Amino acid sequence: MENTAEIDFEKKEELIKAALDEFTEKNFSEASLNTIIKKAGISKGSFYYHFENKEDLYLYLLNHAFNAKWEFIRARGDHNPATLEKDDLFAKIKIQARLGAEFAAAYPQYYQLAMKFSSEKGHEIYDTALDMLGNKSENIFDEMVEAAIRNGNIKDHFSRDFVVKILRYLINHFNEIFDHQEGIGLDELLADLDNFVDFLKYGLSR
Amino acid sequence: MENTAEIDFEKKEELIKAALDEFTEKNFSEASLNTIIKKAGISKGSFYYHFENKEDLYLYLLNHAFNAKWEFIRARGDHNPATLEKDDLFAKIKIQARLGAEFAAAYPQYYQLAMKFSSEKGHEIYDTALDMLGNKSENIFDEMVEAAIRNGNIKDHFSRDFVVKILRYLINHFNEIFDHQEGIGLDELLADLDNFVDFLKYGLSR
DNA sequence: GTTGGTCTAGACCGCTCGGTCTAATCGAAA
DNA sequence: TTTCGATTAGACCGAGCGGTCTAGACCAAC
Repeated sequence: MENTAEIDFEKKEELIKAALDEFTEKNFSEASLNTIIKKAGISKGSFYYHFENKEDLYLYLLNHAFNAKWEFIRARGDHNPATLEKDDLFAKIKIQARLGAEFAAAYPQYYQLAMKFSSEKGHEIYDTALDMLGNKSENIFDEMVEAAIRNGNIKDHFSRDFVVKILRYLINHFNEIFDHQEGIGLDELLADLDNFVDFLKYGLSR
Repeated sequence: MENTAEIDFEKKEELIKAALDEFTEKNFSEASLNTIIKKAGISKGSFYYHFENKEDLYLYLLNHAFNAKWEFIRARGDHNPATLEKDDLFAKIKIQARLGAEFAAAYPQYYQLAMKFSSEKGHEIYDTALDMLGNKSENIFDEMVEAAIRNGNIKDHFSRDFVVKILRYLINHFNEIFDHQEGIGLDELLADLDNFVDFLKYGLSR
Protein backbone atom coordinates (compact mmCIF):
# COMPACT_ATOMS: atom_id res chain seq x y z
CA MET A 1 0.00 0.00 0.00
CA GLU A 2 1.20 3.50 -0.62
CA ASN A 3 1.60 4.74 2.89
CA THR A 4 1.96 8.33 1.81
CA ALA A 5 -1.70 9.01 1.28
CA GLU A 6 -5.09 7.44 1.72
CA ILE A 7 -5.64 5.34 -1.31
CA ASP A 8 -9.06 4.89 -2.75
CA PHE A 9 -10.59 2.51 -5.23
CA GLU A 10 -13.97 1.28 -6.17
CA LYS A 11 -14.56 -1.65 -3.84
CA LYS A 12 -12.47 -0.43 -0.94
CA GLU A 13 -15.45 -0.41 1.40
CA GLU A 14 -16.32 -3.98 0.58
CA LEU A 15 -12.72 -5.07 1.00
CA ILE A 16 -12.40 -3.47 4.43
CA LYS A 17 -15.69 -4.94 5.53
CA ALA A 18 -14.72 -8.41 4.36
CA ALA A 19 -11.26 -8.14 5.88
CA LEU A 20 -12.69 -7.05 9.22
CA ASP A 21 -15.05 -10.01 9.18
CA GLU A 22 -12.19 -12.39 8.51
CA PHE A 23 -9.61 -10.93 10.87
CA THR A 24 -12.05 -10.73 13.76
CA GLU A 25 -12.97 -14.38 13.35
CA LYS A 26 -9.59 -15.92 12.64
CA ASN A 27 -6.12 -14.97 13.73
CA PHE A 28 -3.63 -13.60 11.25
CA SER A 29 -2.18 -16.88 10.08
CA GLU A 30 -5.52 -18.64 9.86
CA ALA A 31 -7.31 -15.83 8.08
CA SER A 32 -7.54 -16.47 4.35
CA LEU A 33 -6.84 -13.75 1.86
CA ASN A 34 -8.71 -15.76 -0.75
CA THR A 35 -11.78 -15.74 1.46
CA ILE A 36 -11.53 -12.01 1.96
CA ILE A 37 -11.28 -11.06 -1.69
CA LYS A 38 -13.98 -13.54 -2.65
CA LYS A 39 -16.33 -12.01 -0.09
CA ALA A 40 -15.40 -8.51 -1.22
CA GLY A 41 -15.97 -9.43 -4.86
CA ILE A 42 -12.51 -8.32 -5.82
CA SER A 43 -9.87 -10.04 -7.90
CA LYS A 44 -6.39 -11.10 -6.88
CA GLY A 45 -4.95 -8.64 -9.35
CA SER A 46 -6.87 -5.75 -7.89
CA PHE A 47 -5.91 -6.60 -4.38
CA TYR A 48 -2.23 -6.89 -5.10
CA TYR A 49 -2.33 -3.68 -7.05
CA HIS A 50 -3.45 -1.75 -3.97
CA PHE A 51 -1.77 -3.72 -1.21
CA GLU A 52 1.60 -5.32 -0.88
CA ASN A 53 0.37 -8.51 0.70
CA LYS A 54 -1.83 -9.96 3.42
CA GLU A 55 0.25 -8.40 6.17
CA ASP A 56 -0.09 -4.98 4.57
CA LEU A 57 -3.85 -5.28 4.66
CA TYR A 58 -3.81 -6.41 8.27
CA LEU A 59 -1.61 -3.53 9.39
CA TYR A 60 -3.80 -1.13 7.46
CA LEU A 61 -6.85 -2.36 9.36
CA LEU A 62 -5.10 -2.24 12.71
CA ASN A 63 -3.99 1.29 12.05
CA HIS A 64 -7.51 2.32 11.20
CA ALA A 65 -8.85 0.73 14.36
CA PHE A 66 -6.34 2.46 16.61
CA ASN A 67 -6.85 5.78 14.91
CA ALA A 68 -10.57 5.39 15.44
CA LYS A 69 -9.98 4.82 19.13
CA TRP A 70 -7.73 7.85 19.45
CA GLU A 71 -10.26 9.97 17.63
CA PHE A 72 -13.03 8.62 19.82
CA ILE A 73 -11.15 9.48 22.98
CA ARG A 74 -10.03 12.87 21.66
CA ALA A 75 -13.65 13.75 20.90
CA ARG A 76 -14.40 13.22 24.61
CA GLY A 77 -11.35 15.21 25.65
CA ASP A 78 -13.22 16.75 28.56
CA HIS A 79 -13.09 13.44 30.33
CA ASN A 80 -9.54 12.67 29.36
CA PRO A 81 -7.63 11.30 32.37
CA ALA A 82 -4.63 13.48 31.53
CA THR A 83 -6.71 16.54 32.26
CA LEU A 84 -7.72 15.43 35.72
CA GLU A 85 -4.59 16.17 37.65
CA LYS A 86 -6.11 16.21 41.08
CA ASP A 87 -7.93 12.89 40.99
CA ASP A 88 -6.27 9.76 42.17
CA LEU A 89 -4.94 6.96 40.00
CA PHE A 90 -7.97 4.75 40.31
CA ALA A 91 -10.40 7.48 39.40
CA LYS A 92 -8.35 8.00 36.25
CA ILE A 93 -8.31 4.34 35.52
CA LYS A 94 -12.05 4.18 35.91
CA ILE A 95 -12.50 6.96 33.39
CA GLN A 96 -10.06 5.47 30.96
CA ALA A 97 -11.64 2.05 31.23
CA ARG A 98 -15.07 3.60 30.74
CA LEU A 99 -13.87 5.23 27.55
CA GLY A 100 -12.53 1.91 26.40
CA ALA A 101 -15.83 0.22 27.12
CA GLU A 102 -17.76 2.89 25.30
CA PHE A 103 -15.47 2.63 22.33
CA ALA A 104 -15.93 -1.12 22.28
CA ALA A 105 -19.67 -0.65 22.29
CA ALA A 106 -19.53 1.93 19.52
CA TYR A 107 -17.07 0.07 17.27
CA PRO A 108 -17.45 -3.60 18.14
CA GLN A 109 -15.53 -4.83 15.11
CA TYR A 110 -12.54 -2.63 15.79
CA TYR A 111 -12.63 -3.76 19.36
CA GLN A 112 -12.74 -7.41 18.38
CA LEU A 113 -9.88 -6.86 16.00
CA ALA A 114 -7.80 -5.40 18.80
CA MET A 115 -8.65 -8.39 21.00
CA LYS A 116 -7.59 -10.85 18.32
CA PHE A 117 -4.47 -8.84 17.77
CA SER A 118 -3.49 -8.96 21.42
CA SER A 119 -3.65 -12.73 21.24
CA GLU A 120 -0.98 -12.68 18.53
CA LYS A 121 1.67 -12.15 21.20
CA GLY A 122 4.61 -14.38 20.41
CA HIS A 123 4.04 -14.19 16.67
CA GLU A 124 6.10 -12.09 14.31
CA ILE A 125 3.12 -10.00 13.25
CA TYR A 126 2.62 -8.80 16.80
CA ASP A 127 5.97 -7.07 17.08
CA THR A 128 5.73 -5.75 13.55
CA ALA A 129 2.40 -4.14 14.33
CA LEU A 130 3.58 -2.73 17.65
CA ASP A 131 6.50 -1.12 15.87
CA MET A 132 4.12 0.47 13.42
CA LEU A 133 1.64 1.69 16.01
CA GLY A 134 4.24 2.96 18.43
CA ASN A 135 2.73 2.26 21.82
CA LYS A 136 2.28 5.74 23.19
CA SER A 137 -0.67 4.83 25.40
CA GLU A 138 1.43 2.42 27.42
CA ASN A 139 3.94 5.10 28.27
CA ILE A 140 1.26 7.52 29.40
CA PHE A 141 -0.15 4.78 31.56
CA ASP A 142 3.20 3.96 33.11
CA GLU A 143 3.67 7.61 34.01
CA MET A 144 0.30 7.69 35.73
CA VAL A 145 1.29 4.74 37.87
CA GLU A 146 4.70 6.19 38.62
CA ALA A 147 3.09 9.41 39.79
CA ALA A 148 0.70 7.52 42.05
CA ILE A 149 3.56 5.63 43.61
CA ARG A 150 5.55 8.82 44.14
CA ASN A 151 2.57 10.37 45.84
CA GLY A 152 2.51 7.45 48.23
CA ASN A 153 -0.92 6.21 47.34
CA ILE A 154 0.19 2.65 46.81
CA LYS A 155 0.97 0.07 49.47
CA ASP A 156 4.70 0.38 49.79
CA HIS A 157 5.64 -3.25 49.97
CA PHE A 158 4.57 -3.58 46.33
CA SER A 159 7.32 -2.70 43.90
CA ARG A 160 6.73 -0.27 41.07
CA ASP A 161 7.23 -3.04 38.55
CA PHE A 162 4.73 -5.23 40.32
CA VAL A 163 2.04 -2.55 40.31
CA VAL A 164 2.60 -1.56 36.70
CA LYS A 165 2.44 -5.15 35.51
CA ILE A 166 -0.74 -5.92 37.39
CA LEU A 167 -2.57 -2.79 36.36
CA ARG A 168 -1.55 -2.90 32.74
CA TYR A 169 -2.46 -6.53 32.36
CA LEU A 170 -5.71 -6.46 34.27
CA ILE A 171 -7.05 -3.38 32.58
CA ASN A 172 -6.27 -4.76 29.16
CA HIS A 173 -7.86 -8.09 30.01
CA PHE A 174 -10.90 -6.84 31.84
CA ASN A 175 -13.24 -7.82 29.06
CA GLU A 176 -11.73 -11.25 28.85
CA ILE A 177 -12.13 -11.87 32.56
CA PHE A 178 -15.83 -11.17 32.46
CA ASP A 179 -16.09 -12.56 28.94
CA HIS A 180 -18.44 -9.87 27.76
CA GLN A 181 -19.74 -10.99 24.41
CA GLU A 182 -20.76 -8.81 21.50
CA GLY A 183 -24.27 -7.89 22.48
CA ILE A 184 -23.74 -7.17 26.15
CA GLY A 185 -25.53 -4.22 27.64
CA LEU A 186 -23.33 -1.24 28.37
CA ASP A 187 -24.82 -0.73 31.82
CA GLU A 188 -24.04 -4.24 32.91
CA LEU A 189 -20.52 -3.87 31.62
CA LEU A 190 -19.95 -0.60 33.43
CA ALA A 191 -21.23 -2.06 36.68
CA ASP A 192 -18.68 -4.86 36.45
CA LEU A 193 -16.08 -2.31 35.55
CA ASP A 194 -16.72 -0.16 38.61
CA ASN A 195 -16.54 -3.15 40.88
CA PHE A 196 -13.38 -4.29 39.18
CA VAL A 197 -11.59 -0.98 39.65
CA ASP A 198 -12.72 -0.94 43.27
CA PHE A 199 -11.18 -4.34 43.65
CA LEU A 200 -7.91 -3.03 42.18
CA LYS A 201 -8.01 -0.05 44.51
CA TYR A 202 -8.56 -2.13 47.62
CA GLY A 203 -5.83 -4.49 46.49
CA LEU A 204 -3.14 -1.96 45.74
CA SER A 205 -3.71 1.34 47.53
CA ARG A 206 -3.33 1.99 51.19
CA MET B 1 -5.23 -44.18 19.28
CA GLU B 2 -6.68 -47.07 21.18
CA ASN B 3 -7.90 -45.36 24.29
CA THR B 4 -8.37 -48.59 26.15
CA ALA B 5 -4.75 -49.17 27.05
CA GLU B 6 -1.39 -47.52 26.92
CA ILE B 7 -0.03 -48.33 23.51
CA ASP B 8 3.65 -48.79 22.96
CA PHE B 9 5.85 -48.84 19.92
CA GLU B 10 9.45 -48.45 19.10
CA LYS B 11 9.85 -44.70 18.60
CA LYS B 12 7.09 -43.58 20.94
CA GLU B 13 9.52 -41.60 23.07
CA GLU B 14 10.87 -39.70 20.09
CA LEU B 15 7.38 -38.98 18.84
CA ILE B 16 6.22 -37.56 22.14
CA LYS B 17 9.33 -35.47 22.45
CA ALA B 18 8.96 -34.09 18.94
CA ALA B 19 5.25 -33.45 19.39
CA LEU B 20 5.84 -31.61 22.64
CA ASP B 21 8.43 -29.43 20.95
CA GLU B 22 6.02 -28.58 18.16
CA PHE B 23 2.88 -28.09 20.22
CA THR B 24 4.63 -25.87 22.74
CA GLU B 25 5.96 -23.62 19.98
CA LYS B 26 2.96 -23.42 17.67
CA ASN B 27 -0.73 -23.56 18.35
CA PHE B 28 -2.77 -26.54 17.25
CA SER B 29 -3.61 -25.34 13.77
CA GLU B 30 -0.15 -24.00 13.03
CA ALA B 31 1.68 -27.02 14.35
CA SER B 32 2.74 -29.31 11.54
CA LEU B 33 2.32 -33.04 11.78
CA ASN B 34 4.86 -33.42 9.00
CA THR B 35 7.41 -31.54 11.08
CA ILE B 36 6.68 -33.71 14.09
CA ILE B 37 7.12 -37.03 12.38
CA LYS B 38 10.18 -35.86 10.50
CA LYS B 39 11.78 -34.78 13.76
CA ALA B 40 10.79 -38.04 15.42
CA GLY B 41 12.19 -40.06 12.53
CA ILE B 42 8.92 -41.83 12.00
CA SER B 43 6.92 -42.43 8.83
CA LYS B 44 3.43 -41.28 8.00
CA GLY B 45 2.31 -44.86 7.89
CA SER B 46 3.58 -45.60 11.38
CA PHE B 47 2.02 -42.51 12.81
CA TYR B 48 -1.39 -43.18 11.35
CA TYR B 49 -1.21 -46.77 12.47
CA HIS B 50 -0.93 -45.70 16.12
CA PHE B 51 -2.95 -42.50 16.09
CA GLU B 52 -6.15 -41.48 14.41
CA ASN B 53 -4.98 -38.06 13.35
CA LYS B 54 -3.24 -34.90 14.50
CA GLU B 55 -5.99 -34.11 17.00
CA ASP B 56 -5.67 -37.54 18.53
CA LEU B 57 -1.98 -36.94 19.16
CA TYR B 58 -2.67 -33.53 20.65
CA LEU B 59 -5.31 -34.83 23.04
CA TYR B 60 -3.02 -37.66 24.00
CA LEU B 61 -0.32 -35.17 24.97
CA LEU B 62 -2.73 -32.96 26.87
CA ASN B 63 -4.02 -35.90 28.79
CA HIS B 64 -0.50 -36.91 29.74
CA ALA B 65 0.29 -33.39 30.88
CA PHE B 66 -2.78 -33.12 33.09
CA ASN B 67 -2.24 -36.56 34.52
CA ALA B 68 1.31 -35.58 35.35
CA LYS B 69 0.03 -32.55 37.22
CA TRP B 70 -2.52 -34.53 39.16
CA GLU B 71 0.12 -37.07 40.06
CA PHE B 72 2.51 -34.31 41.07
CA ILE B 73 -0.05 -32.74 43.37
CA ARG B 74 -1.21 -36.07 44.75
CA ALA B 75 2.37 -36.91 45.67
CA ARG B 76 2.40 -33.77 47.86
CA GLY B 77 -0.98 -34.64 49.38
CA ASP B 78 0.10 -33.36 52.77
CA HIS B 79 -0.10 -29.83 51.40
CA ASN B 80 -3.30 -30.36 49.52
CA PRO B 81 -5.63 -27.40 50.06
CA ALA B 82 -8.59 -29.71 50.51
CA THR B 83 -6.99 -31.05 53.68
CA LEU B 84 -6.62 -27.64 55.30
CA GLU B 85 -10.13 -27.00 56.45
CA LYS B 86 -9.38 -24.35 59.00
CA ASP B 87 -7.26 -22.03 56.85
CA ASP B 88 -8.78 -19.19 54.93
CA LEU B 89 -9.37 -19.05 51.22
CA PHE B 90 -6.27 -17.06 50.39
CA ALA B 91 -3.97 -19.33 52.32
CA LYS B 92 -5.38 -22.20 50.33
CA ILE B 93 -4.91 -20.31 47.11
CA LYS B 94 -1.33 -19.59 48.00
CA ILE B 95 -0.64 -23.25 48.56
CA GLN B 96 -2.38 -24.28 45.39
CA ALA B 97 -0.57 -21.66 43.34
CA ARG B 98 2.72 -22.72 44.87
CA LEU B 99 2.08 -26.28 43.77
CA GLY B 100 1.31 -25.04 40.30
CA ALA B 101 4.52 -23.07 40.19
CA GLU B 102 6.54 -26.02 41.39
CA PHE B 103 4.94 -28.23 38.80
CA ALA B 104 5.75 -25.70 36.09
CA ALA B 105 9.35 -25.68 37.22
CA ALA B 106 9.53 -29.46 37.30
CA TYR B 107 7.78 -30.08 33.98
CA PRO B 108 8.29 -26.94 31.92
CA GLN B 109 7.18 -28.50 28.65
CA TYR B 110 3.92 -29.76 30.09
CA TYR B 111 3.37 -26.36 31.58
CA GLN B 112 4.03 -24.60 28.29
CA LEU B 113 1.69 -27.00 26.57
CA ALA B 114 -1.05 -26.10 29.01
CA MET B 115 -0.40 -22.39 28.40
CA LYS B 116 -0.64 -22.82 24.65
CA PHE B 117 -3.75 -24.86 25.14
CA SER B 118 -5.46 -22.19 27.19
CA SER B 119 -4.90 -19.77 24.33
CA GLU B 120 -6.95 -22.05 22.07
CA LYS B 121 -10.13 -20.67 23.60
CA GLY B 122 -12.61 -20.01 20.84
CA HIS B 123 -11.29 -22.86 18.69
CA GLU B 124 -13.01 -26.17 18.30
CA ILE B 125 -10.11 -28.09 19.78
CA TYR B 126 -10.45 -26.23 23.07
CA ASP B 127 -13.96 -27.49 23.80
CA THR B 128 -13.11 -30.94 22.54
CA ALA B 129 -10.18 -31.15 24.93
CA LEU B 130 -12.15 -29.78 27.87
CA ASP B 131 -14.78 -32.43 27.28
CA MET B 132 -12.11 -35.09 27.37
CA LEU B 133 -10.34 -33.80 30.47
CA GLY B 134 -13.50 -33.12 32.43
CA ASN B 135 -12.70 -30.02 34.43
CA LYS B 136 -12.86 -31.33 37.95
CA SER B 137 -10.38 -28.86 39.34
CA GLU B 138 -12.61 -25.93 38.47
CA ASN B 139 -15.46 -27.35 40.50
CA ILE B 140 -13.28 -27.86 43.55
CA PHE B 141 -12.10 -24.31 43.20
CA ASP B 142 -15.61 -22.92 42.92
CA GLU B 143 -16.58 -24.73 46.10
CA MET B 144 -13.66 -23.20 47.95
CA VAL B 145 -14.81 -19.74 46.94
CA GLU B 146 -18.42 -20.48 47.80
CA ALA B 147 -17.38 -21.58 51.25
CA ALA B 148 -15.36 -18.43 51.81
CA ILE B 149 -18.30 -16.27 50.80
CA ARG B 150 -20.64 -18.21 53.10
CA ASN B 151 -18.22 -17.72 55.96
CA GLY B 152 -18.38 -13.99 55.33
CA ASN B 153 -14.72 -13.53 54.53
CA ILE B 154 -15.37 -11.62 51.31
CA LYS B 155 -16.45 -8.02 50.93
CA ASP B 156 -20.18 -8.34 50.61
CA HIS B 157 -20.79 -5.89 47.83
CA PHE B 158 -18.95 -8.26 45.48
CA SER B 159 -21.22 -10.89 44.02
CA ARG B 160 -20.28 -14.54 44.13
CA ASP B 161 -20.01 -14.61 40.37
CA PHE B 162 -17.71 -11.61 40.39
CA VAL B 163 -15.35 -13.14 42.91
CA VAL B 164 -15.25 -16.52 41.22
CA LYS B 165 -14.52 -15.00 37.83
CA ILE B 166 -11.74 -12.81 39.12
CA LEU B 167 -10.03 -15.47 41.16
CA ARG B 168 -10.28 -18.18 38.56
CA TYR B 169 -8.97 -15.96 35.81
CA LEU B 170 -6.20 -14.29 37.76
CA ILE B 171 -4.83 -17.47 39.23
CA ASN B 172 -4.77 -19.14 35.85
CA HIS B 173 -3.08 -16.17 34.25
CA PHE B 174 -0.62 -15.37 36.98
CA ASN B 175 2.34 -16.50 34.97
CA GLU B 176 1.23 -14.52 31.98
CA ILE B 177 0.90 -11.34 33.99
CA PHE B 178 4.46 -11.53 35.20
CA ASP B 179 5.56 -13.19 31.97
CA HIS B 180 7.87 -15.60 33.69
CA GLN B 181 9.94 -17.18 31.00
CA GLU B 182 11.32 -20.69 30.95
CA GLY B 183 14.48 -20.27 32.96
CA ILE B 184 13.12 -18.09 35.75
CA GLY B 185 14.29 -18.81 39.26
CA LEU B 186 11.71 -20.49 41.46
CA ASP B 187 12.41 -18.13 44.35
CA GLU B 188 11.74 -15.04 42.32
CA LEU B 189 8.54 -16.57 41.02
CA LEU B 190 7.32 -17.49 44.49
CA ALA B 191 8.01 -13.98 45.75
CA ASP B 192 5.83 -12.52 43.01
CA LEU B 193 3.26 -15.15 43.80
CA ASP B 194 3.05 -14.26 47.47
CA ASN B 195 2.67 -10.59 46.67
CA PHE B 196 0.07 -11.38 44.10
CA VAL B 197 -2.08 -13.41 46.47
CA ASP B 198 -1.74 -10.67 49.06
CA PHE B 199 -3.02 -8.25 46.46
CA LEU B 200 -6.00 -10.53 45.81
CA LYS B 201 -6.65 -10.79 49.53
CA TYR B 202 -6.58 -7.04 50.08
CA GLY B 203 -8.79 -6.57 47.07
CA LEU B 204 -11.49 -9.06 47.90
CA SER B 205 -11.61 -9.89 51.58
CA ARG B 206 -12.80 -7.65 54.34
C1' DG C 1 -7.54 7.01 -33.87
C1' DT C 2 -3.61 5.89 -31.55
C1' DT C 3 -0.90 5.77 -27.66
C1' DG C 4 0.19 4.81 -22.95
C1' DG C 5 -0.66 4.63 -18.13
C1' DT C 6 -4.03 2.81 -14.64
C1' DC C 7 -6.52 -0.75 -12.96
C1' DT C 8 -8.79 -5.45 -13.13
C1' DA C 9 -9.50 -10.40 -13.99
C1' DG C 10 -8.25 -14.79 -13.02
C1' DA C 11 -5.23 -18.55 -14.61
C1' DC C 12 -1.33 -20.14 -12.80
C1' DC C 13 2.79 -21.29 -9.68
C1' DG C 14 5.16 -23.60 -5.99
C1' DC C 15 4.48 -25.15 -1.69
C1' DT C 16 2.60 -27.22 2.50
C1' DC C 17 -0.99 -29.26 4.67
C1' DG C 18 -3.57 -33.50 6.84
C1' DG C 19 -4.68 -37.74 5.42
C1' DT C 20 -4.83 -42.30 2.39
C1' DC C 21 -3.12 -46.33 0.27
C1' DT C 22 -0.33 -50.08 -1.13
C1' DA C 23 3.77 -52.62 -1.24
C1' DA C 24 7.32 -54.28 1.55
C1' DT C 25 9.31 -55.94 5.90
C1' DC C 26 9.47 -58.48 9.99
C1' DG C 27 8.85 -62.09 13.35
C1' DA C 28 6.37 -65.60 15.58
C1' DA C 29 3.47 -69.61 15.00
C1' DA C 30 2.69 -73.81 12.49
C1' DT D 1 9.95 -73.25 5.47
C1' DT D 2 5.70 -71.36 4.84
C1' DT D 3 2.23 -68.42 6.35
C1' DC D 4 0.01 -64.53 8.24
C1' DG D 5 -1.01 -60.69 11.03
C1' DA D 6 1.39 -56.63 12.83
C1' DT D 7 3.95 -52.84 11.59
C1' DT D 8 6.48 -49.56 8.61
C1' DA D 9 7.81 -46.77 4.57
C1' DG D 10 6.84 -43.23 1.72
C1' DA D 11 4.60 -42.14 -2.74
C1' DC D 12 0.56 -40.08 -3.51
C1' DC D 13 -3.90 -37.27 -3.15
C1' DG D 14 -6.89 -33.21 -3.17
C1' DA D 15 -7.27 -28.95 -1.19
C1' DG D 16 -5.93 -24.53 0.23
C1' DC D 17 -2.53 -21.25 0.80
C1' DG D 18 -0.01 -16.55 -0.47
C1' DG D 19 1.72 -14.60 -4.26
C1' DT D 20 2.91 -13.78 -9.53
C1' DC D 21 2.00 -12.79 -14.16
C1' DT D 22 -0.08 -11.66 -18.42
C1' DA D 23 -3.87 -10.29 -21.20
C1' DG D 24 -7.00 -7.01 -21.72
C1' DA D 25 -10.46 -3.30 -20.30
C1' DC D 26 -10.85 1.41 -19.59
C1' DC D 27 -9.96 6.18 -20.32
C1' DA D 28 -7.66 10.53 -20.80
C1' DA D 29 -4.12 12.95 -23.75
C1' DC D 30 -2.57 13.90 -28.06
